[in-house]
Amino acid sequence: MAGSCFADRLAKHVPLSDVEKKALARLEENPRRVKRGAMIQRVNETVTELFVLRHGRVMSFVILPDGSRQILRVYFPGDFIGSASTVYSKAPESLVALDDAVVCPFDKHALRRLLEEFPRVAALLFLLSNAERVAMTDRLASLGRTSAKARVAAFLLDIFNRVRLTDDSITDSFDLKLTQEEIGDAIGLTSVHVNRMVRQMELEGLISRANGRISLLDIKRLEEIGHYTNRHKDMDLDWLPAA
Amino acid sequence: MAGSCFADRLAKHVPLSDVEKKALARLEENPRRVKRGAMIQRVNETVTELFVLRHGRVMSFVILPDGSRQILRVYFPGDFIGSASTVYSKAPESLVALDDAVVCPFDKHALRRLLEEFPRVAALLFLLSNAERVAMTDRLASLGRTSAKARVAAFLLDIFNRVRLTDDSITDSFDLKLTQEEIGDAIGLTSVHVNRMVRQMELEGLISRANGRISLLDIKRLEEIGHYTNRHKDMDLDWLPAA
DNA sequence: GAAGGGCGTTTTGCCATCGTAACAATAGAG
DNA sequence: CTCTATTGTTACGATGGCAAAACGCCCTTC
Repeated sequence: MAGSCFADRLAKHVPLSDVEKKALARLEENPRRVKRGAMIQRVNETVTELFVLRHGRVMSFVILPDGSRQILRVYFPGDFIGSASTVYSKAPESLVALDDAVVCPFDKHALRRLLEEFPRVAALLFLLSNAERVAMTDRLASLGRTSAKARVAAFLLDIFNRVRLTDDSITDSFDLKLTQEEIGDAIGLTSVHVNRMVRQMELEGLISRANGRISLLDIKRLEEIGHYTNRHKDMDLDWLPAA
Repeated sequence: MAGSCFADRLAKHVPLSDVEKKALARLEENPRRVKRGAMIQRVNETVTELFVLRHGRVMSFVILPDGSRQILRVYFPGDFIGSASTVYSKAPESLVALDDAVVCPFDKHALRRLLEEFPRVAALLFLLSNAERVAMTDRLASLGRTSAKARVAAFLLDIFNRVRLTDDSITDSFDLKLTQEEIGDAIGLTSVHVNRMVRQMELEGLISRANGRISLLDIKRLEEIGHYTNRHKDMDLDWLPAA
């Protein structure tokens, strides 16, 4: 059996037993390729599946009645996607691949049985769900209470730090894989204004761009501007009992 | 033993066995009174406790470096508060009582042991955490992509529906227990602009106010204006196995 | 019952931020 | 080497922020 991307990712935070790793690997038994731009899930569609993202990137979003789009979250390999389907049978959000990606779908009842069999895995998923919630509140504060420039800075830092969690080879420059319009839809701005901010930050020497990749030149100042603190460093998974 | 507020609330959604009810009641063994305005938790404080809210209301918020406040969530009796402490040892947000309230604190390790003993409870909490996450994404879309008036409408509807979940006697008018400044801090507006919107909505016959209470006169139109859909109706907890 | 204080609400004028529309420039894909 | 997607640019206007003050209301105190 191929290793579990999900377990590998978790193992960076918390020790897992072989039995648990094997259990988690079950969730990735049926990988499915999706092309860049393809929809993985549509809002309001009846859903009984969740996903583990194995390769590539995926984003979730909603479209409001007036046609405007809010991008909710960008997902990276090892992320657990679509857990809303444990609560709502109709998808509250859409999922689209930003990349040629590989997702591993599994039935939500398979997940339930897994949780029953491995209480520690249940606790782990509960914990990850709480971490996602905190990430959402950070973005809420950013949208509700900071300027356009601060939001762009915080967003870039967020993606940067999450890219690095899944790709150790990244040091300075990285590929955002989002257009400026998509950035705007994520942080509540128009593409025009995102462009203004990005160019301004480039002039100020905060970032630089070359052939689609972006470099954060002054992370400390970007963190100040964006009122951003990297929570990944503060994660403390002692709560889980030893493996 | 006194009944469990948490279990009572959950029982509205999903059948619970007596054993499970008793287990959940354990989390409410040590009720603590807090006065209106008192802090229950401060941001960055080391925390090892979670809470079940038994009476009154509590809100969570953060203060940004420039002094502005973002209110993250208003909690109602039966709500499970502070689950971030399963992931982060330092509180990512502050908690304050909006009311004279009663919270039941319990150690996060007590929760872990409970989850190990009762996998179905673990699944239930996982599920509730996912529901919270969806609620946050709804607010994210509201802040990122809708006008001031829409945000006020959506916020009022959200509080209204959640009040009714915990208080069956509420039909038309309810007590918001928030100042206009607090509403503004919740939805990313100033108190001045909240006031403009509230008065406008009153003139239009959408809402009415009398001695601190508020009535939603035209819920259908408010839902349209706020792009709001009540997700509580759509919850589908079949995912949990039978009790 | 009058006086004072504190809190929340209401109101105003002015102005910054950000959105809209429309178009030009550039770059990537086939 | 064209075609399309993305980025860059501008002028103008709307939305919502800011500062400051007045108002109303409840509560206390005399």
